[in-house]
Amino acid sequence: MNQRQTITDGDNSGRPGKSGDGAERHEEIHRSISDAIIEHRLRPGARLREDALAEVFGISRTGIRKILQRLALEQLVTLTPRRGASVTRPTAEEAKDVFDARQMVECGLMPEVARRITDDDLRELLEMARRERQALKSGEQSMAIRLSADFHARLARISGNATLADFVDRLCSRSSLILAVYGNPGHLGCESHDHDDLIGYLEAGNGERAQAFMGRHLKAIEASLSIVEEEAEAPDLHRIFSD
Amino acid sequence: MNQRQTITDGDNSGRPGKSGDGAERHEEIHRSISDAIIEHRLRPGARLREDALAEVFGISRTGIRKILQRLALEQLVTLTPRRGASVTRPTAEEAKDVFDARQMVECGLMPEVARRITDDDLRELLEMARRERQALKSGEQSMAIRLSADFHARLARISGNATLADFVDRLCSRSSLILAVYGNPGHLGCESHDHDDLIGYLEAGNGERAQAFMGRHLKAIEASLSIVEEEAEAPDLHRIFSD
DNA sequence: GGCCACCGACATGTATACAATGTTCGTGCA
DNA sequence: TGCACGAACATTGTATACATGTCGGTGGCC
Repeated sequence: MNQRQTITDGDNSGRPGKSGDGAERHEEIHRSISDAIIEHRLRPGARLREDALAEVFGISRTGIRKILQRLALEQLVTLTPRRGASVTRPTAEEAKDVFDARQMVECGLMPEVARRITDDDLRELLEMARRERQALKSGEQSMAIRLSADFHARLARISGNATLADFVDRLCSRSSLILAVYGNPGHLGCESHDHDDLIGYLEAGNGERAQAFMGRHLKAIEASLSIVEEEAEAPDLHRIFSD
Repeated sequence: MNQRQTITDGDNSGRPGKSGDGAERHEEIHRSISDAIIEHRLRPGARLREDALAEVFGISRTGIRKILQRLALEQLVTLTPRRGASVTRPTAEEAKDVFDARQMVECGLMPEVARRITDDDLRELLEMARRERQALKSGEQSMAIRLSADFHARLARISGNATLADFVDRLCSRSSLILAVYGNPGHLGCESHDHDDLIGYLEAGNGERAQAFMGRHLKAIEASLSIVEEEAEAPDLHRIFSD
């Protein structure tokens, strides 16, 4: 126990403040794993053993399980009974559903966003778009994907509707997973100037054009995917010998 | 109750294979609690003590905690650290967000639903609407609310988009909570024939009119709410002495 | 020589014990 | 008599121990 405490203290040495609070620590761990998945440092299919995670983060399996269940609810990890957790591998159908949902919600939100956006919002969005462009230019694809998801999520948040914004958060996270499976390496799908153009429409208060542009933007991303059902392990035989 | 559990286990002892699987039991308990909340047998604000639930359902607190966390993710219960779980009491703002979200998603789904709906779907929907009317007539408001939520959820499912259908599920559940807090007793908000009319438009394949009608339908429900911030315990003083 | 069955290791699922914390009620003092 | 402090209680948070199920290897049998 003392040893684990020592390890924990070592991990937390950077932030000694209120590290004693377990809730925030859990939040932090959730973010760590979530980010790793979104940034493709953990690829779809990767196994997530409870013991290993518990050791890495210096808490017991109990806490890890809680976090894993939450990630499962967010559909970032898949929990198979008695087999444990692994990073979700989205199916082609899920990919279509997610992008259709984004099309409906993100586009539908644009008019309200254009109405409510402030100068501060615009500044922040421009900064995010700049960093994304920079990451893209310097070949940091993981970072670029993450920043792109953040951009879309931040945009939805401006609408003032927390429920829809949370939904967009989740859709963006899942989109990152989809890109990991079906995306073409070295090609993000997002044109680098798209987000800047979008900001322009919003700055002009033109919700209609922002909405239409967002629609094209999302369609472009979706079109850049290579949706090929890479046959899984087991179903292969089933399908082959079905006749 | 525990004895009944023991008997159940005894029955299963002969076949130790998959019957011991607690996953389905958990699912069942989750549904039990979820239904109780949606049907207003558990009112917003009601405390949900882990011990009590564990005893009622004959499992240990571990399992109950898992279920409670899931319900919290679905925003049906609120988990306050060190204070435990209670049925969520939606704020007026949340109520608005939820209905705005429903407006966007459920209406947006109607054209696709009209395109894909089958005769079997229509039969099932008519049956649901009939049972709802009947419950309403016989004064079973809890049952009516539940059936209404089921109707909307089932409708969204026809679109074929599982992601959006899941989202609508959650929105409908939360709407039940909202009705519990802001609804007028004895008045459901839904006109009893609304759902039948909607089915008519869908049967005719008229997605546009179904969409418009759904919009009015949801607006009518929202308009029937009495959004009065019934001052809670603590916030009261805060707001009063904020200046 | 190949296939099946058994067995050990490992990982997860569940329960329980313990620790920490919030709440409430009682008592003492002003 | 009212308020403040404190202790007992109740409840949740965490860890660990144990049970159960799955996977991989090895040996025997056909």
